[in-house]
Formats: sequence, structure tokens, C-alpha cells
Amino acid sequence: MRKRPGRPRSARGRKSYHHGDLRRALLEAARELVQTAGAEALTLRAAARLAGVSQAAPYRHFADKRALLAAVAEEGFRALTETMRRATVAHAGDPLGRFRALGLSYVGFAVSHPAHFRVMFGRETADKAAHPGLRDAAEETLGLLVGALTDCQRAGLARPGDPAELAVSAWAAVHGLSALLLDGQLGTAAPERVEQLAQCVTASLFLGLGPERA
Amino acid sequence: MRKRPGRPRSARGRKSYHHGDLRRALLEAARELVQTAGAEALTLRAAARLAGVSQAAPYRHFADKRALLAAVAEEGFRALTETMRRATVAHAGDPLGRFRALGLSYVGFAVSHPAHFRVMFGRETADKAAHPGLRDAAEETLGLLVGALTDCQRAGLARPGDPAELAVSAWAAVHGLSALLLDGQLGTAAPERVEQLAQCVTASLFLGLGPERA
DNA sequence: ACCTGAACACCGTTCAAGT
DNA sequence: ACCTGAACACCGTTCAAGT
Repeated sequence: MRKRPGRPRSARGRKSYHHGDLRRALLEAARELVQTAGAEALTLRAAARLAGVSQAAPYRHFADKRALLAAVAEEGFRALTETMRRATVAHAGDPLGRFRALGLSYVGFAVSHPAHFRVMFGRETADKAAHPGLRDAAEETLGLLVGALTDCQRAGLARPGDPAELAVSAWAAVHGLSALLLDGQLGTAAPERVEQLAQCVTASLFLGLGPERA
Repeated sequence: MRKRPGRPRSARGRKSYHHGDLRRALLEAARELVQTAGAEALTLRAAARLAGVSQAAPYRHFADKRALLAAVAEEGFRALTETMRRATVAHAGDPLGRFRALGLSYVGFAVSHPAHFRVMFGRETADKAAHPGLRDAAEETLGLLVGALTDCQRAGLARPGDPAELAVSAWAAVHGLSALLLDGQLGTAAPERVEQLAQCVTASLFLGLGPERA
């Protein structure tokens, strides 16, 4: 798939000594490892093996393991953003519904891509200053919440105040539920229970961020 | 310190071939490693070195690395429970104040013991069925929130509903904020900003879980 | 009953050497 | 310019052997 025909290859169609696009191949290998074998199976050596190169080859393209993890995490944030954005289309003209749909789809992403989610929030990629692309992708995700909350405020459906700070509260709630679910802290977590908890969390959230009533 | 005088030791005061209480020594070593060098420095071999035994010795006392981590995590939950319980004493007769103090002290524990907190919620100890002591300790922590919420309900200060489910919402909010802070997702997180965010999260929470107003 | 020493199969990372 | 092979210092885990 995606065979870039102009690239030099050996007679039998296998890759040449120079890989050509090893960076992309390593990223694809890393993504596959995370999806199929979990976050702890994502090692630099395993990615190199899957890409068919020596263990030292990745260091031409990634400074260290953290850099590869950061690239995978960045992909994850872009996918999460896309998932959340898609979840809002059914709620045009309903700021509160959009806001809540963002939260529900956040939890949905976490439980359906647990390993990827862990890489996105793992300690190894915590140094955002060293990975500006990752920081930008994460800020774009948060931006969706800030934007939706601002819309709620404009419609008089959310209390006044710094939207970034209120959005962080919303983020904390759905992120916390996701983290507790992935860490097995809430029992077996059957799909219907996940849905119920997500509804409960986003409901109480919505109420707490709502306008003050006299 | 804590020299158990009746225990057989060699002439120079060093430990004998048989350690005597290696399990406890390994746990102390593990706790020290986590506190001083971080969660990723907590290896079985390092704990054995710190306890002065061979790398294979821990396997007499812990089935594997996860078992040691689970023991450290259990200690962490007990310390967290104690911290939270202490935070409520200033709020006798004020169910809402108690509930909020529990949440604030949860975040406070996370930011002041980040490595320990990570071990408590790390993937390696996610298998609660294999570590009943850890599960009990974690449930005791959650129990504080459930109890405080039930008191709020009795006083008409929280909406009716399954207290366990509403307590999970509260847990999710403070846990999410803690996780985002520890993962560097909210910037540098100066102490006053941490305090501000924790106030904001527990405030919106309190409002959202409060009684329905007509 | 408890611990050691050596081994095995892994890591991340570096570096001279190959093409 | 990009990749390999071998090496180094680590892991977790096992197992025969020591005390």
C-alpha cells in the first residue's frame, strides 16, 4: 500500500540498503505495536524490527525513544481532536449539547484506544517543551473545549469567568473518568456502565458550569 | 533506626546471610527509590541493591515486580486516605465543606507525591484481582468520598441518586486534574495556579452535584 | 527456609565501520 | 547521508547451588 513508485528498490521489490522513508515506516510500526500489543510493547527495537532495519537505524530519525513516543502521542491527539470534532456535528445550534458531546466522545476515544491514550498522557512524553508538535496538538484538543464553553457563555448557558479555566475543569472530569476506567479502578467497566458513568460525569459537569441561578 | 535487638546479626552489626525481614526492607527501599528518584527508578534490582541482597532474593518475598509495585501502591492509598481524613477535621458539622476538603486534599497529595501517585495508578498495578490488599485500600479511599456525599444528601445539600455513582464523578474530577497536572498538560503549574485550579474544579463539582433548584 | 551466582532474553544507547 | 554490527550498561526472571 502507498508504494511511491519512483523510489529505488532492489530487484525483488524489497527495500534497498537505504530505506527511503524510514521515519514514516517507524511511525507506522509504532502505531501498530501500540494498537495490537499495548503501550509497553512499544520499544524502539521492536519498531525497528517491524520496519525491517537494525536496532540502531531509528537514531537517524528520532533522537531517542521519547521522541518516537512523542510522535505517536501527537498522532493520537490529532485523532482525538478529529473524533471530538465529528461528535459535535449533530449538535448545530445547541452549544450545551456540543459541549457535552465533546466530553462524551473524549471518554469514548479513551476506552476504545486505551494504549494510544496512555502514550498520549504518559510520563515519557511529559516534557512538552521538547516536543512542540505534541504540545500544539494537545492544545488544539483543549481548544475545542474552550471554544464550546465560550459559545455556551455567549448563549447564557455557562457561568461567566475565564473560559480556559472552566474548560480545564471539564477536561479534568472527562480525563479523570477515562484514567480511572483505563487503570481498572472502576471495576470491569462493561460498555453500558462506561456509558452510564460518562453520562453522569458530563451531566454533573454541565450543571456545575451552568449559569448561576438566584 | 528500628534495630530489633533480638534478631541474629553478624559481629560487625551487618546483616547475616539470612536477612530476617527482607520483605519490609525491600518495601522501605522501594518507597525511598520512588520518593527520591521517581517511579521509573523503582526496579526490582535497585530495591535489592538498596536492601543489600542479591538480585534474585526479592523473589522469595514478591512473586514479581508487579507484586512489589502493588505493595507500594497500597501504602500510597493508605497514606492518601489518612491525608484526606485529616483534611476533614476542620469541617465538623459542614458536610459540603468536608466533601470539598476531601477533593482539595486529594489534589494536594498528588502534586506533593507525584511519583507515588503514579505508581498507585500505573498500569502495572491495574490488575486489582491479583492484589486484593491494594483493591481494599483503594476502595477505602473512594469510601471517604461516598460517605461524605451521603452526608450531603442527608442534609439536602446534594441531589438524590446512587451516592457511589455521584462520588465517582467527584473522584473523576479531582483525579483528572491531578493526572493532567502530573503529566505536565497544564503548563508549569506553579503552586498558586494548582490551588486556583483545584478550587475551580471542586467548586464547579460542588455546584453540579448540588440539589436541583426550581 | 532463605539467599547467591550465573545465565537467558530482553531493553536503550553509542560508535566505529560499511555502502 | 544513511544504515549495520558489535558493544555497554542496564532490565525481569529462572534455576541450580550454596548456607
